[in-house]
Amino acid sequence: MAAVTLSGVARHAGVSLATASRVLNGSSRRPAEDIAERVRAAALELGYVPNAQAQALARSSTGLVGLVVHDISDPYFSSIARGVQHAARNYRRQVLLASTDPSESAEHDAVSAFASHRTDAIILAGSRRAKPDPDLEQELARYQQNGGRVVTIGGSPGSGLTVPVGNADGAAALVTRLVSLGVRRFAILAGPPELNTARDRVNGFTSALEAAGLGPAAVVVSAFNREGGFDAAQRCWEELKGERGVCLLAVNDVMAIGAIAGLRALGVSVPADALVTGFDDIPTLRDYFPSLTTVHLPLEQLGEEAANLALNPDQAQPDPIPGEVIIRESAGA
Amino acid sequence: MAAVTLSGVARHAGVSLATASRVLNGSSRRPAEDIAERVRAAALELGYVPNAQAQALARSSTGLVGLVVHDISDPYFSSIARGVQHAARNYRRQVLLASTDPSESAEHDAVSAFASHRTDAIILAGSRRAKPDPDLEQELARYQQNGGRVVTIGGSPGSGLTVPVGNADGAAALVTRLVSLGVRRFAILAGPPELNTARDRVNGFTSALEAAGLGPAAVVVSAFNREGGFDAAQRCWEELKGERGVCLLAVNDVMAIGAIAGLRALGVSVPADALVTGFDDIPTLRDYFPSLTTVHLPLEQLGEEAANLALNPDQAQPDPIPGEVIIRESAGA
DNA sequence: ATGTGTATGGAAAGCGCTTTCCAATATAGA
DNA sequence: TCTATATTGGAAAGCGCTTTCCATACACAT
Repeated sequence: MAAVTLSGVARHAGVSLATASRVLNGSSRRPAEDIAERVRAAALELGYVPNAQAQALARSSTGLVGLVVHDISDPYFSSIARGVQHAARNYRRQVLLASTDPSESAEHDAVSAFASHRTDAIILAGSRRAKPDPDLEQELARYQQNGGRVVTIGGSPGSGLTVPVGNADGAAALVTRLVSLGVRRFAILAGPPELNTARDRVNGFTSALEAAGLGPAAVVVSAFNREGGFDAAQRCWEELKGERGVCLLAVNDVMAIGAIAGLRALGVSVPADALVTGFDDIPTLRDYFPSLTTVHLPLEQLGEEAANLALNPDQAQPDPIPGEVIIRESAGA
Repeated sequence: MAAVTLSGVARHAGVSLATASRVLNGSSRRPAEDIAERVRAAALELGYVPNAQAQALARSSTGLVGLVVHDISDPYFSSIARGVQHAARNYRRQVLLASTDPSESAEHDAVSAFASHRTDAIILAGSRRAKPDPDLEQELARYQQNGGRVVTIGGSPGSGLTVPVGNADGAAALVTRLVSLGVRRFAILAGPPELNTARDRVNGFTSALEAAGLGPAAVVVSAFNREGGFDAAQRCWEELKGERGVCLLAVNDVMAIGAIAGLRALGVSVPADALVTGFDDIPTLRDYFPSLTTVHLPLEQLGEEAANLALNPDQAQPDPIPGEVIIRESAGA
């Protein structure tokens, strides 16, 4: 990676290194216009590309923001990533991406790497856990102590910088709405209870059910992805012994899709024999059939808000982002 | 970002900077075990995190790989990104992500930023164009001259490092297969002709149609996304004046989904009144109804191969990755 | 005891930039 | 005309690390 350096440009323009730096890389001091012009011409002619590493070292700020997701191919995360990316561009920051799978050690590795690369901030999208890995916590604490900003998505408003998401409220609102539409029997397809997002949604479901004087007909725990939903729905159906008209509340859209597929594989059709709901309102699934009853979350906006929070110290922590219940064919419509 | 430095560790361990470096950050020389142990203990105690920027500067290699996609929330790209990310982890590299929208200037900005950050390689996923922006080309040329590696996905085998994709062959095979299943009338929902991927697929369609002695009933050009498909299908239907049984060949799955939605909005149902096919076989759409006839591409593998090519100089350029025709309900089944 | 060869730790140069400090020059005020 | 004050360009220090080169120590053969 031998390239044209600033001192090369300076020499070619017949000025000092300091002057060249001031002209090309934004400083409070502006050299005289004729000199500046000469430097710019030299830079252009030689094809100078500033070395961000060297700048980072000298300025002690890298212009990097790290984003940790479980699975970038999951549309939930990729939508958030899009928002982060979009906002980062406004701040002229680059996004360092880590797709960790839900493994805590990979998450830890990602955070270490980001710390090592001295990213100005780290955004953790949905990775927070009920009982976090102490190593990870320590790493994050050290990172913050050194001036790094850590932003989570969907944390509780008390726990550090976070973009709070109305997971519990949205889940509760969904159940309430379905009850008002006449649905009486519910089962919950829960994700891993240690994932805050999954747990908050389940809590929302159960509290609204209680409020309505109903209990869940079944609660099935499974993985937070399509296969998890597939599997959970089949186990649930078995547990329900073929009872008709039950509404399966999945904790996210991808699981709901899996659930519908799982039921279909059993010859059970939605919404005729069973109802299914999701959560997130993922854009790619908008045209799914039967159209999915779900709770809409502005995922891209979540990412943008997280990036704002991460990159702008003056940004106030936003109010919880509410989910919006959307009734479609898969349940209640 | 003031943090513990290597010299701090060295001082604390009572050794020189050189020794500490040799112990902690992999060198050909291994200091004596007792000394090494002392250094490691000091590093652990102080919570030393190596500064990747400084290392990059000294080693002139950053351990970064840049990935340029049009839209990270598009499942095509996010699947590729997952593969890249996965392979990068094996090489202990970090992924710098740019989601550019199909704007050439944003692409150019991304490449500049990557060049500035001295990424060891840049992977361009599907962004190559028929008539590339000369600025971009120049930027890439300079980047390569400085030792950077550039890998494209879906380029022709001749054009630099690329993971060739059998776009034309796959498209042709799809048509041939449909013809053999009795389909006789085809229309093409083409993407922007300047995008190589879109154009290659269209070429594959038309050449197979010609070989079968058929011409397309219509060719409609539109955007490479869901809205483009929606729009194109409606225009196409109009052009076809409601002719039944025509197969609409979309250049990717997302457009196909949009097309089906567009037809449905017109009261046209698939596959009863019209057939629709896609391309890519995006995992999230696996459970779509009607299930999508498409050409399967191992997207994640594409990303992995690209990363291998980018990060391993000994890696030979792979043979073109073939697409596999998959007939499902939306056409021909 | 002497010479040769081989480990091993440390000093210091340098990677490419920013920024402080200094000296020189230009500008204004009296 | 002379001093006080901005303004401007340049020298040099330093950001945190790697790596070359050197000096020392030690093993062994003679």
